[in-house]
Amino acid sequence: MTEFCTPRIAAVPAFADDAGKRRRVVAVAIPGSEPLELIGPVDILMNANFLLAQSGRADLGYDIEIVTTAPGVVFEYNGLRLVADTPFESVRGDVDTLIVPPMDPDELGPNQQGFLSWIARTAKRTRRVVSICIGTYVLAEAGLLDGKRATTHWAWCDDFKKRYPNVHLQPEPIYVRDQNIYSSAGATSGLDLSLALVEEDFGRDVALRVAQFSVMYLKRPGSQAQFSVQMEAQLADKSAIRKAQEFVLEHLAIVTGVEQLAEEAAMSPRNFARVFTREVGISPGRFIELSRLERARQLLEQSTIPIAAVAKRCGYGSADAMRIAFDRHLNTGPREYRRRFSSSAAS
DNA sequence: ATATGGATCCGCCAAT
DNA sequence: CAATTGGCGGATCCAT
Repeated sequence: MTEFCTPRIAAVPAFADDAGKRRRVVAVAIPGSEPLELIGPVDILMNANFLLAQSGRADLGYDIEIVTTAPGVVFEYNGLRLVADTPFESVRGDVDTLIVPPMDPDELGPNQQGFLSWIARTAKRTRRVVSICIGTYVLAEAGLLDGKRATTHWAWCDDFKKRYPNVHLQPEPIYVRDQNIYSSAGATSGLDLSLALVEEDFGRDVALRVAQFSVMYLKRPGSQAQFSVQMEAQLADKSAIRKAQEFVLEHLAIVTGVEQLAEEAAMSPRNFARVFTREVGISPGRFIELSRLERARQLLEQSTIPIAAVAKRCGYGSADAMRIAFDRHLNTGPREYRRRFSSSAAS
């Protein structure tokens, strides 16, 4: 007996501010650009919609609008034709998420002035702006990135730095967030970034199900195994806080709590927690918890270390404590998690 | 599965 | 005076 099996979303966290609101997403289709850069991120959001609806939460999700810089054919190849016919000028009102796919930097001359100023204006009434690949050029040209951190496709990094010395370009991470501007390195990293948006909006559980449903693995190639994608995006600028974060990641097994970190940073616990939360976006206690969880997930996925040893190494008091933490965040236990996501699992 | 003790978080106020 | 820092207490979260 086969049946279409949809991952069930167990827990959608309650949101204090805008519970039940659907989020308005505007994505720009740019003729001549790589279609995956647009369709990929949009598809992730559509999958989130689908899974939320399946779980009886059709009141959540994304209302997605595709607009274009030039109505007409966006992409054409051997019989496949992609058409977008809504001009960007017709967008009215506030936007939750604005997605800017790649645009050839050489196109960003005077003839695109209208589009660029539209981006600049629209960004003001947009909660967050997302660029994919060299879409980051558009944001930079529109003046949104001055003094901010950002990333773009590796092949363009040198060129980008020359053109926009005011932007703190970070070539390493596959995506970067600075306040409400998110930029990604391109192609599949746009998918990772989109997944991170889903996580931010609807919680880890939903993001995990979307990843699972899209057959994406929440795992990056070995070269950057130290910090996970989510953690990487969360490292603070301020050196004292950043030190504390690195301390946590390096000494997971012996980190005790906020008090220890505050002492390490030579601040009072109260002030340390306050500054930490402001710089990082999450509280120190939560950061420690997420770091433990991330590391545990890595070890479960990529090693065959026994579960009890994983728990110890990640700083959990016991395997039982780890189990509860897994259940809380991922709605599954370590054993099941490893079975499902282990790279060595043959299924 | 639930109860309990401890840690954490956050608002508020005082001190710098 | 504005901004940063530290301390206190209650509500909440978490581990045992």
